[in-house]
Amino acid sequence: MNIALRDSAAEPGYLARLNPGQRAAVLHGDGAVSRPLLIIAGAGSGKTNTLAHRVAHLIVRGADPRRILLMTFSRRAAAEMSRRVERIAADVLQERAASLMEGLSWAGTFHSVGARLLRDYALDIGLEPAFTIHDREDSADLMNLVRHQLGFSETEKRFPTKATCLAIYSRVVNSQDRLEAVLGHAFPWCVGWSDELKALFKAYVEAKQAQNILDYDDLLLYWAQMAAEPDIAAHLSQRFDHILVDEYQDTNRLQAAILTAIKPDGRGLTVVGDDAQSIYSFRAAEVRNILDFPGLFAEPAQVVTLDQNYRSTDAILNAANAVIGEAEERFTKNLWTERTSLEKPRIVTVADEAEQAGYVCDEVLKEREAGTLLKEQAVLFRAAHHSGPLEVELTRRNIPFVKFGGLKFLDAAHVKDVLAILRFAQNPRDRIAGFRVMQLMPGVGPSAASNAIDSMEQSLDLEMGLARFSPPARAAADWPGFVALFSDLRRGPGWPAEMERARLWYEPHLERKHEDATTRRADLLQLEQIASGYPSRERFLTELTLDPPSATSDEAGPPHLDEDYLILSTIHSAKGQEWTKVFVLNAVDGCMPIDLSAGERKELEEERRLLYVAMTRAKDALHLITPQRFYTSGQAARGDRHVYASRSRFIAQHLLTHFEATTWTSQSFQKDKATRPRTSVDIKGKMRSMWT
DNA sequence: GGTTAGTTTTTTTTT
DNA sequence: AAAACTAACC
Repeated sequence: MNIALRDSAAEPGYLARLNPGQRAAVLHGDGAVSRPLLIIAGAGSGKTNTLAHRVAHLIVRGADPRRILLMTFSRRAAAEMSRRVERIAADVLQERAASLMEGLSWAGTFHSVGARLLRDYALDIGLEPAFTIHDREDSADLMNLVRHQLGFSETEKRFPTKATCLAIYSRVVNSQDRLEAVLGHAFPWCVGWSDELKALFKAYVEAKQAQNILDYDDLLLYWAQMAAEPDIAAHLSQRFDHILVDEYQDTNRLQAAILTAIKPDGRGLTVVGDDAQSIYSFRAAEVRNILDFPGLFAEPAQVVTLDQNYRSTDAILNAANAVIGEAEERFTKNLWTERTSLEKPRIVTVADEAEQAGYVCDEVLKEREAGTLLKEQAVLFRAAHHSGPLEVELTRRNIPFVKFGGLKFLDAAHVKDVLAILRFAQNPRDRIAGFRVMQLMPGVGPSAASNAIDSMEQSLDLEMGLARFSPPARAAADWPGFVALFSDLRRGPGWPAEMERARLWYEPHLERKHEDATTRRADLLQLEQIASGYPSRERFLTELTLDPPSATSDEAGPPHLDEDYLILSTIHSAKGQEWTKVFVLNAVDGCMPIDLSAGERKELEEERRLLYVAMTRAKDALHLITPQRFYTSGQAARGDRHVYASRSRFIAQHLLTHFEATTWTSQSFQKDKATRPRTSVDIKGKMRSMWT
């Protein structure tokens, strides 16, 4: 395939649209495999655009798209990247662009690329290619099972919960650190359990292997181990001429190890990132990865810095720079922009969260009237549940919204149930799936389910083993139907008919278990819709755990996507996005920083960067909202236990010059205030005087 | 013995 | 609001 345009005298037109830094990044190596490149790209500096141009330019200069590996942080980012590369390539290559872009098939997250490569090399590394992938909750369930088996649930002092155990395990794997070190620095309250944890993790790993299961971390771990074998590393290395990695500040040591194993000399490697936006250290992300990158290779990396911001007005940027300027350690320069504006970001003080919701609704509608689509506005928050009161108010006022982050579609119990049925059929050795499915039937609890699985494993024929098992009396009526379901799915009526088969079996259980069966059934139909988009059960299950639908909404999904809706998002999920107007909820201490992180200095710094990321999403307008009163959770709906909050410590007094401080009260709140009695009565005095 | 129903405690962010 | 634990029930 020779499509090189080296001979054309004129420089390609698309280069003219780039600034000098961006051009340097795109032209580095000019299409050839050359020394490593590090692009330090500040928020809004045209990072995606630059990376997309670089990929397109590589292809224009003759690189084979099938031999380019493009790893981004999320599937959304990967899709966006492919879209832009395509557009730029179309500019230059015209009708050849379409067929070329077909070839750019190695684009995705580290985890999804890892899964694909592992299936490919499975037989070379003693792995069965049909492994299933556990998401976090499945992994936690398995961890729990092992935890019970080892008797750790009956210790005198309380043993860490399944979620904590998994978090510790994951952190050890991803940071490539010793268990003791991880405990000491991230989980100090578990230090005393290190021996038990070691035993637990050993058993957990054995359980995974026995069941042919990989968890998220294994996708990286097995990949790294595989790449440590010289033969496979060499094969991988020559398979990809160019490897480009986005959001490099959020990669961990394990991911860095994979990259250096595949490309020991760094040639053909491009990484992009911004240390000021590092917000994933809880996932063992290692800022040092990006800072140390230049000196990692014999031939040092070329470093290109992009610091012109094309997104925000100078007023917003000044405020954001001021916030990040307070950071203890900083490596990137301040951003600058040519966009001027007199409108400073606002800090809005409101009475409580209900008032905050009222303010956002009012402002969003006002802005909509002024011509800004709802889609061009976003509400960001630290934790998924912070948007609760707002969601209620939006629904009440009929303002459509889509929420990113937090509880996902796939986390809903009924969706997990149906997926477990399919997973069990896919991989009968997956005990967690079988365990869950069997317990759907009344009368079957943990032990009956576990016995049934044992019976199945001891039998040569899986279906026979299942059929022969005699369940508890209460479940006897349901059992034959379950066996029939299993053998039907094993035989495979085809995809997506299997999905429907599973749903029909599940429906009576859905009705029995959930009050709101109607809305949940709608979710299952939507799942079936999604399922029909995949060629096979295996692909569906794999890709769904790796790239789950990222949004939940009050409207039913895809059919409405062309309509206008407001964006609600956790700050983490907002990474890489931008909107005309941005609201940040709960810009108060306790939420930002979240009170759990207020202790450790390192964590506190990450919370600061989080606020910085939130602020730099805004193009024209930015409102930080500070409710003064919070009703504490864990009480009756109408309870009035509350705490008073103050402005986030990251916006100290001397930074206020960059903001415009306002207060807001709703009409009804004002009215309530106005009609309150002016006189104050000395009730206490009266009480005392009763006895004198 | 095993299952379920009721009670108490705990709570970030994501692949 | 969900998960862990406890007590009652078959």
